[in-house]
Amino acid sequence: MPRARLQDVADRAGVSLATASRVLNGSSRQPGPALVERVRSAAADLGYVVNAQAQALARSRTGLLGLVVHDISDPYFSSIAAGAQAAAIEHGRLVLLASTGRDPVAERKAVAAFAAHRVDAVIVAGTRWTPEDDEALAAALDEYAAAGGRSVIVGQPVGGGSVVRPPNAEGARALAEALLAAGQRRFAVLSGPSRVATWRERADAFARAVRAGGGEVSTVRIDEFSRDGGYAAGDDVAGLARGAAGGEPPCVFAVADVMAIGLIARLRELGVAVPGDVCVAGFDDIPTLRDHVPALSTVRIPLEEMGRLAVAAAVDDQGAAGVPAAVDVGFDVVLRTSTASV
Amino acid sequence: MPRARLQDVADRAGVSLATASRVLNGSSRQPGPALVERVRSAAADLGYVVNAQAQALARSRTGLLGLVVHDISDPYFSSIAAGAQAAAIEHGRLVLLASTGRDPVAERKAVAAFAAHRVDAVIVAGTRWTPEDDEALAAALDEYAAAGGRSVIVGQPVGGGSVVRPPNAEGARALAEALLAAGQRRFAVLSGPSRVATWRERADAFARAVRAGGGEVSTVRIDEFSRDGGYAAGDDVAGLARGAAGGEPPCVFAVADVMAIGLIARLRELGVAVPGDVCVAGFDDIPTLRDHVPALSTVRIPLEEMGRLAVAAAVDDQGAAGVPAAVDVGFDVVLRTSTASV
DNA sequence: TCCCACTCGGAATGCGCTTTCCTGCACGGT
DNA sequence: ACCGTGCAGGAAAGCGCATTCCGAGTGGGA
Repeated sequence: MPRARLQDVADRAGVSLATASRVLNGSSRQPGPALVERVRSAAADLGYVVNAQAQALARSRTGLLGLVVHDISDPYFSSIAAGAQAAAIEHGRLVLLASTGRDPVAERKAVAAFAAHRVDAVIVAGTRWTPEDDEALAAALDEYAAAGGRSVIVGQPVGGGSVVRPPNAEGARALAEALLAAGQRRFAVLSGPSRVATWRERADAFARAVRAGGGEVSTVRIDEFSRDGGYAAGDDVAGLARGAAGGEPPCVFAVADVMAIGLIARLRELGVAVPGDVCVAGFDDIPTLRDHVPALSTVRIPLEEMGRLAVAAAVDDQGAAGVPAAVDVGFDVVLRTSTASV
Repeated sequence: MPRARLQDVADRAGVSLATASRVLNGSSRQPGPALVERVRSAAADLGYVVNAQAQALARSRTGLLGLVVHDISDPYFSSIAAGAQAAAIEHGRLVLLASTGRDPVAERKAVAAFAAHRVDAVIVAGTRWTPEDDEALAAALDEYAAAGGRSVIVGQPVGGGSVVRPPNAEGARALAEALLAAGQRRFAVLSGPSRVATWRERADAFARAVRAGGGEVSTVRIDEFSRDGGYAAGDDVAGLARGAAGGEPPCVFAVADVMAIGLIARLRELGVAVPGDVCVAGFDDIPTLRDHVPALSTVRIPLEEMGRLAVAAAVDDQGAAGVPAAVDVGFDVVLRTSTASV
């Protein structure tokens, strides 16, 4: 059974194509009640399903939103995606998903594919790894924007689109202050050669705040900013703990929860107690943390909300005029077991 | 700057629309090398980006896959989504995501929206809660299929589409046998009034295998099949443990990892040791488990792979003929700390 | 030399829908 | 009675592309 077309509906209702269209697709001009009813029932009889592709072509608006994330199976991104998806539905949009596996090339390809599908806006979550990648992505986005598309970044601004900015510096500073207030003095930051702005911001703001508060802070080298990178840093951190044996346990700040989790896993293997021998704090408060042991101190940022805000910025008619929006979100410092004094 | 159309490219290259189309869009008929080059460079000069909507309309194939999941922020589903997404890219498709929050109405709406967008296939992951919902969804899918669409279910078959079936009964049986082999005798299954076939299958197969192996099995009522449902069951399980104090600790089987995690969280609050006072096993081996304490015994099923298989079935040209595919996936029983004897 | 079989490029049609423009009509005012 | 208003419905022109059909040109065989 071939699908019924709008023309079929119009024929069956004995009206013109134009009238049928007006009835079925939220036109500002509604025909008389009698016709409306005829068209409606004809459509129902035929099981008519509008063809969004044809609509998109005629209207030159697709109602599609493109969402590109590093890894959809990462709780950080899947939370953002959940919020974005929910908000999209509320706005009558559908979301096209691209999970790029942190591959800059895949990322650009995804943007290109979205552009081909004429998404109304593309939302990019997560930051790039090198300035080159940043630029390449920015170029892709700007080209897309030049052709009438819109872009929203969740994270570090890239290109000329709107941005939903997580409170990296503010959150890290507040976390440091809270830990200082809790009596911690000796800190270490998991850091490394990364040029990723998000992580640099968090690490720097944390270190500054610690020093300003009279604490001391060292650095533990980390090569890969991920769960496994945190795991690999476990041995160095264990060394740190041994160095401080007997005294106040040092407090390690991992710039993302996943790294903190990896770190703790390794520490457990090494027999280093958290928070007994070393305290650990993270950032993000990913949902996974809920049942993690020990409960991890962190900075909660509203991941779902960020997804929603990104969609709001993407569909916002105001912003269409040009001025891209920049929205900041709030945060909460949550101190849990992992930084408790024992 | 308005977007360049194929016509513009053709004009600039001094060829016809047809030729430009043949050059740029993998037609079986390729024009001569000279023209190809002219068209290519004209397209590059103009920054031409094909309009997938128009292509879809002309070809009556969109290259879109619709994926509907209960909750994209749930690691079970986000893993499947990751696999599906990756496979879709490999097949040159894009995936439209719908996260329904387990709302049957939202689920049907999502299928309808996908149908409107003429996705080549819709993939539904996760099972319904009541037969009515099942039927409603089946109706939506069948209607969609009647109009030429294809559907793939990951989980319990619903409607006439293909299905990727997790090894519910097989896995649960194997888990039971492994636990029996490890010396466990007294079991309890977290179960309840759910009509969800997936969970019934797992619970029943587990109980059967236990009895067949000479063990005994009781039931712990659970109202909500989720992390919080597992949490709520904690008190009853704790009672079970107290009843067995001194003897062999009972072994509780939760039909999904998330329930096991919730259960363990509550047990910890109650001071019931796992695995000391009670053993716990789950099902699925969601990625989250990697750093969970205690390490949870479970049945590993290849979540990403299931997503990939679903996409494969969706784009498979063979199946187009009619016979829907049914593919079974493998599993592994992994015994970890949570069921260790202490 | 003539014809046939092929190849190659272009014109034109159609995919399904929105929207502008136009026509016909009823109504109210003068 | 006449004309201007306003509105309802329909015809038709696209939206951007794939693809079928056609005509023209090319080469080879007889």
